Amino acid sequence: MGEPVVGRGEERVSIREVATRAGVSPATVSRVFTRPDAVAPDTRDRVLAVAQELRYTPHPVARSLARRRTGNLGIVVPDIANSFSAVVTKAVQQEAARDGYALFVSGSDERAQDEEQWARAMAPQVDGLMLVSPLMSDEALRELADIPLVLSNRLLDALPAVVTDASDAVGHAVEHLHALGHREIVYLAGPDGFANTMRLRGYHGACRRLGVRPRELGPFNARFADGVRAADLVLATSATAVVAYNDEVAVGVLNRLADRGLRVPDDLSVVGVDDTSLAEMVTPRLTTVRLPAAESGRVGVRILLDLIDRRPAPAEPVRLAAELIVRSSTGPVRHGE
Amino acid sequence: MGEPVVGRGEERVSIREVATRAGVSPATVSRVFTRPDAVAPDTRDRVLAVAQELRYTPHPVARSLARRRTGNLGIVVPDIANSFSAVVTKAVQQEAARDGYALFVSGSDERAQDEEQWARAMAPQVDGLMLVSPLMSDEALRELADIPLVLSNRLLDALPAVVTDASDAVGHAVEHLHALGHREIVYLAGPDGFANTMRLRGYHGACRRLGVRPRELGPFNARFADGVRAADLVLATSATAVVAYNDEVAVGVLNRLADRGLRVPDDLSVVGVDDTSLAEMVTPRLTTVRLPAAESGRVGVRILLDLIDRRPAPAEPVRLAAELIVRSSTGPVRHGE
DNA sequence: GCCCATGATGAAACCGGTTTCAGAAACAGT
DNA sequence: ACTGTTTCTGAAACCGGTTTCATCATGGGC
Repeated sequence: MGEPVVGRGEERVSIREVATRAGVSPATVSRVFTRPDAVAPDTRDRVLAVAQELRYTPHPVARSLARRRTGNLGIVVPDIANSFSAVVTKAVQQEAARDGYALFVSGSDERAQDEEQWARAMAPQVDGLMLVSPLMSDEALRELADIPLVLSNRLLDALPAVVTDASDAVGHAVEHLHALGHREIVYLAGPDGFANTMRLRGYHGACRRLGVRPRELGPFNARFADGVRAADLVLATSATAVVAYNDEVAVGVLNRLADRGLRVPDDLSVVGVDDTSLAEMVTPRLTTVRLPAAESGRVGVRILLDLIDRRPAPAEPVRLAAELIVRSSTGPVRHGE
Repeated sequence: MGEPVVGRGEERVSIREVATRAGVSPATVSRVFTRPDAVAPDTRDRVLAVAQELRYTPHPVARSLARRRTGNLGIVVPDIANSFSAVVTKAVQQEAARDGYALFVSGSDERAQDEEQWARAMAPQVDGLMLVSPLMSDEALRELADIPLVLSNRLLDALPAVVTDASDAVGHAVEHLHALGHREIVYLAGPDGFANTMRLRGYHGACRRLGVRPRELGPFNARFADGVRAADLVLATSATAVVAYNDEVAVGVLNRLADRGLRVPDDLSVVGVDDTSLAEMVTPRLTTVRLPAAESGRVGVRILLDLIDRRPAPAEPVRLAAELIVRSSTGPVRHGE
């Protein structure tokens, strides 16, 4: 008849209990914990002493109800385990923590249905919600904007948003490859959406400027396996360089090329997008477009906090610039290979 | 004078409003949403109709307060952006979702202080809490066990726990290397803790059985950069194979070896632990010990749910076995290289 | 020594639900 | 027709805080 290993809530001590024990009203105890200097020093000390002794701490749920403020934020990302999402989430959590906010996290696994459902479920339990690359309908988004809401990598009406704009940097990637002598540069498209559109825009823009004929493969699901598959498709063309939708695809390409005994960058130059930690870990280290993932998370939180405290939020979407990071997966074109 | 872009809570409709509109008492409305068949069909329909019309939905915070059940779980991991943590978190979120639970996530960033603080902050807001590789004091853990709590990769008293036991599989890795002719196999230690202890146990056990002299380097922080650094240390020994604390370190080793012009597995065999997605993406693909990360998350949640519903939880820690995955980073030893 | 502003406190309402308890109505049994 | 159940429903208390508003001292100004 051992003790139960996991107890459960040895009946919380309530504010009234502290109040009576300290010989004051609940209101006063409440004040001690909310606006301490609204109560006389000696009363405060007395209350604090009792609270300490009873290990009292205000119940956040009750507090949320009364204050109509939960002290929580929520984020829904496409895939929690995805490196990019994870970095955003981490940054959001940290930035939120600085202001004492806890964070709800959920992953949509790319299902608009689940995404919307989760967002709805979180909404009444958080003070602000961040949606990363949401795929739900415009209509659904508008309804959610009922509470402070910030979008990442999607634009809608004048909803507050933060976008990581890869277009310029992808353009730079193309220029970089062009400067290395590449004239056949293929783009491996990712799933339809804001991110792919921006990358594509940068790609096309640069191609036009440089007189390179744009060539697009895909769309792919943008996972490692897609890169592996894409590699062979690329090799079936006369391309000498490839810009992938993201790092994962790029690494898939790298992997398949290695298997086929081809060398990067000698036989093919490869560029990714994201600059996830992966990029520096593979061989050869990946030339890639760095997206300010963590920064976007931080900015998102700040917008949310502004909204919550009724401070003015940026009227325009915040655009965070990306940056081309040249590493070892791109090199001069080799003629007549 | 535009409309505010982000509205905020067009004053929620409350249960009393629905009640009066439907000509019933709040109690009845409540019942409609909690035990629908405790109310007469026609009353129910009427209430439901009004609710629909008013877009009423029970307020989760109020509900939490009244029911003393939040419908939330919490998890605190060492590092949200870490691949292993992320996989666990994802699995936990998905498994929790199946039972309608939302998930609080927070990262301790390896600071016992923050970890404890977060756990404490979450505790009153969740029905159950999972701590992954917690580093807080035993005392602190015991206090938290006030609510349903499950530990991952740490054992304490008889607290419910799920552990991914790599010891056997690390032993298998050593046997594997031994079979390939390796006689000098060095282990790159990670930070002190349950995980390192288990790996070390497997390593030492196998070394003893096989008559290999164990050799340990480290401890390292177990990040990529540590692997890079460790590589040179390994090369300064006469080792022909290395078992790294985890994949990240192993990949760091791989990377540095490539830079120094050495070939894996010809010049050095490398084994990791975790089998994160990374392992399959690097060149050569990494031989590694697969830890059932997702499974541990799922099991953790199930234990939590059992605890919450007062079903019996496993009296013993649940041990999840790891498995050696042989890929291309290990090969026969080359004599007289 | 009187008046008024100021500061500290408590009573009570409220946040938005759930749940106990009791009463009314409907139903069955004899 | 009368009694004993069973089914539905509402009143009221409760979950654990916050906040408004009124009250009562207190202290400063003149």
